[in-house]
Amino acid sequence: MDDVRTLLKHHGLRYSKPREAILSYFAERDSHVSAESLYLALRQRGEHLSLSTVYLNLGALKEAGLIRELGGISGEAFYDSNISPHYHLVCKSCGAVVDLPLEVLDGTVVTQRVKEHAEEHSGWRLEEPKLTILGVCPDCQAPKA
Amino acid sequence: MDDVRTLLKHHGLRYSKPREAILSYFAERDSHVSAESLYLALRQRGEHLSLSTVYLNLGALKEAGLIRELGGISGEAFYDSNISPHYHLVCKSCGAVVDLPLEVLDGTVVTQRVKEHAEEHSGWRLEEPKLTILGVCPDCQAPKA
DNA sequence: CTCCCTGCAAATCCTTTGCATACAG
DNA sequence: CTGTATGCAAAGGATTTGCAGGGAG
Repeated sequence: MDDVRTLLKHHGLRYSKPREAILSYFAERDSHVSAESLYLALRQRGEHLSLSTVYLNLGALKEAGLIRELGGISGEAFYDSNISPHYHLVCKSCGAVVDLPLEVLDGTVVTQRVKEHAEEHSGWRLEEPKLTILGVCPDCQAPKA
Repeated sequence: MDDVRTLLKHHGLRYSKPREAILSYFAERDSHVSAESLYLALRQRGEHLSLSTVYLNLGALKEAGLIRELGGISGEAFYDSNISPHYHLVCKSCGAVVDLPLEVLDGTVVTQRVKEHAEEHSGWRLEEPKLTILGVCPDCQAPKA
């Protein structure tokens, strides 16, 4: 349990109970959560924290590079503890979010190449590209049974 | 000026003054606008319309395929009249949005390939991928003069 | 002891909605 | 005429902020 304290310290963050709760949530389920759903999940575990604390900490953990924000899904932001580059598919119907392994493209991280080319040619300094593709998941495609 | 009427009709939309104003705005400047900035720009031209009408019509024009929405920039949505596939760079500092020509990647529309691979392997049905990379534009990188 | 974090509630930002009126087809 | 678009204002959802108290270092 001291892991959390050192992890936080290494990233310039203080320890707090909400932070531990959030980090252990991510450690267990390597999932894509919204602030609201994370808040509800932690409350159900008996944790005492407020929604604003969840927002604050998701922001802090993101700044620290411990988690990543998935942009522009549908109003609400999702967070992912998987830091390594990968893409996401989001179902417009049920909201499901799944990872899209990089392997689908012959092991080439194409967005990385786009970024590098863009930096060379444009003079911009860029972050890691995020690729999220909207669509309909297999379940939602099926006619209602 | 009858262009607008026919254009709208061909896309199953009625004519209205706000619609004409919005379309001609896009026709002149091939730019990336938010609902708010479009609203202000049109008011300054003397157009009488409301912000909700702008939202409604941006939605309608998007549905009709006349404009495209750029997802996940920073809370507010941007719209682009350039329908052809291309990427965007967004400056975190000043909010500038610029096009990233596809040429930077040897003419290969990589996100398209990602989409196709994903559809084959995952069973999802996907929309066109949108790639927006956050960063800092050359102007904002310069030390204040 | 100092500063950062928390909780709560109020505030803010962007977008959508309800409803009566006006206009296109 | 019929139906859809408009304007206004009010509602809505997601996130941020202000402030006083509490805990970390």
